[in-house]
Amino acid sequence: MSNNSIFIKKLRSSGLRPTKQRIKICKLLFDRKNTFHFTINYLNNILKNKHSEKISLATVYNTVNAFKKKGYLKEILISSDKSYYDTNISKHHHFYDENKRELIDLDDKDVGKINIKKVLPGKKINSIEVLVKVANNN
Amino acid sequence: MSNNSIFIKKLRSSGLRPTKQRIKICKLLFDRKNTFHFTINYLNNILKNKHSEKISLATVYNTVNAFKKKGYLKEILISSDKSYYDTNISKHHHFYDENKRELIDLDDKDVGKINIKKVLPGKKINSIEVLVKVANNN
DNA sequence: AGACAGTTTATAATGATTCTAAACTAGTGT
DNA sequence: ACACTAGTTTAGAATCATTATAAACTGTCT
Repeated sequence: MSNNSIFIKKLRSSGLRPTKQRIKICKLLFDRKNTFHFTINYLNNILKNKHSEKISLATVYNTVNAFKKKGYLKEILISSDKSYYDTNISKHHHFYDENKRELIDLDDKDVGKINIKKVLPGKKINSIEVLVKVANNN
Repeated sequence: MSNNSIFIKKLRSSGLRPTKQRIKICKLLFDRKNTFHFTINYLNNILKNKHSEKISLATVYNTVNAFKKKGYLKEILISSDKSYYDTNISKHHHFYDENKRELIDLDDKDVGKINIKKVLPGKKINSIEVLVKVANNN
């Protein structure tokens, strides 16, 4: 309750109306200590099980897409059958646990400096993303 | 014609019957100097326009999935609306040109050694993939 | 309060991929 | 050469995730 006003400000400041649905999703996504990795389907299930008024699936998609466009969420592509989103929008990398099929953040500083030696004429580098796939070692 | 036998051997050696369709797709994918990046849709269009007997879309999917499973192709995940495949199965990385929406190979040696400093107990690293997004610099 | 644009919603539409089951074919043995 | 069998291809149906639609609703501004 108390932090709704933070989310209302956040939404307003980016031109999104602070609707009930968006505030609820904000609280779910951003009102936590650790970063949150989720799929649309997972997010939708959580929302369904918190049986206050339900939010329609279309709105979940709309909201996640809006938040992504505004830079509040990052999409992480790992396997062709799942699309993950990440509430950590800072420059960082990922472990992907192939057994648990889950993402783990990897700090930028935990990855040594990456030096790309090939130059593409007329092109600038926008981002460098590292994905480390891990599995049980037995 | 002359190199069909290579592909026939390759297919047989991995337990795949060398059918007309698979040989044709092999030639298209692997009978070239440079590595080839493609989407299913793109591959299907090329096959359609080479107006010898057509290969059904289901077979294109089946074949690409079989080749992927056998390790002849690597799937590269970049944008949620496109799935790319790569005939270069050696350890390497990628540039993604956000303007042309196309992949460019980046040699393993063109990326400085990557040193992951975080260790996940009980997990071993299976792969490290680097994706460098680039765009026109004007 | 009234007006209006932005938002939500259920449902329909789309598009990519997989499934199905019948027809076909490569490989093997005779 | 012939026939058998398991693997493969095929068109079309089915499925799944996502987006579009358009009517109802709501936040904001005056």
